[in-house]
Amino acid sequence: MNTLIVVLGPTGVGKSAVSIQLAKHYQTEIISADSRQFFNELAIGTAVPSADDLKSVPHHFIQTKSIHDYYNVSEYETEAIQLIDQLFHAKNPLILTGGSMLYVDTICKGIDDIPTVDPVIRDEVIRWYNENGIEALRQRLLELDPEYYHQVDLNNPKRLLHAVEICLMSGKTFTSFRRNKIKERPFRILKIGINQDRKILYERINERVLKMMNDGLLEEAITVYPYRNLNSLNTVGYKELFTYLDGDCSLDEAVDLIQRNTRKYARKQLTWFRRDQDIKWFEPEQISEIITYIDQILNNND
RNA sequence: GGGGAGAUACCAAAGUGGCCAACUGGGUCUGACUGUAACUCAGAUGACGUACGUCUUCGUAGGUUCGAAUCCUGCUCUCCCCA
Repeated sequence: MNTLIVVLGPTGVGKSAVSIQLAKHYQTEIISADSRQFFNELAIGTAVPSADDLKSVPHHFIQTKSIHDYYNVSEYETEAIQLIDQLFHAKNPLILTGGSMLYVDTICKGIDDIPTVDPVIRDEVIRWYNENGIEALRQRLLELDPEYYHQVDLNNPKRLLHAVEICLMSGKTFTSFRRNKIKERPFRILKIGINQDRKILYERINERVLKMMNDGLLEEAITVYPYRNLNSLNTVGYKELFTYLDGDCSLDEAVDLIQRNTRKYARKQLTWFRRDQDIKWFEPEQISEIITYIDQILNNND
């Protein structure tokens, strides 16, 4: 049976290093599930693997998009599943690595088929919301999709906006698209979680941010600064530097903020992964243990 | 040496007799999250308890008062100005 080894964990823990070692060991390829490493213009700040690493092991979905492209989880699901099926003809197991929780889940469980929102409708709804406020948005959702109204977090404008957009666009309720059905994949999924002591993780994160600065993160941020309003640039490491470039804080403060926000992100990732009982957790150095564990499962049945 | 200001919870910072276990922000912790998700949103944060609650806090030692973070006195420390 074909097996997809999913390597996940908080940012900065060393997932890439583990994945690359695993890929070399199993002579296979890596599929990225990182919603920011897609973007060609964001290499330093998203900790894309080094040129050597990229050369030594084939990677997919790394720097394949532009920050100007519209891209979402659903498109990713389609493309990645297609690629995985194709790669399985020649390689097995395959490795999926990434910290973007929703993207990882999408590969493992699938995501409902919801129409892509027409940008015109999106702009309209956002403008309407900016003019009328959140309470009006809630009321609008209540009219359009009372069922979802009672489920959503009514304080969360993003969720409200999206539901309203879908309703307006499709003429159906948002709920009607929410099947919430787990898609069965034609391959086995083996989740390997990488984590370590919180204190050490934080230290690693702090150091990694300083290293990014040394590697030219500021210069990278400057090149994309003109497009700062793009969603793809609402990204830790860039938005803080934009504040600095605006003259609203010092460089030191910006770096400090990047470190903090990266730690926050790591925490959110852990929160998300915590509820997934299928994950088998390891420390980043336990490569041999991980391989033993994987082999055990690979050899166990078919 | 003289004069002035101040010491509040992890940090910053309100509070200036009872409504104060103490506003608020940050940090930290926890959680939600099916469509640009490194997004967006929520809760907790002195201790013990699910909870009504009980106990210990506002530099420190005393005092005034029915009652003090808030008033008085001594002490310690910090900062500023003049020498």
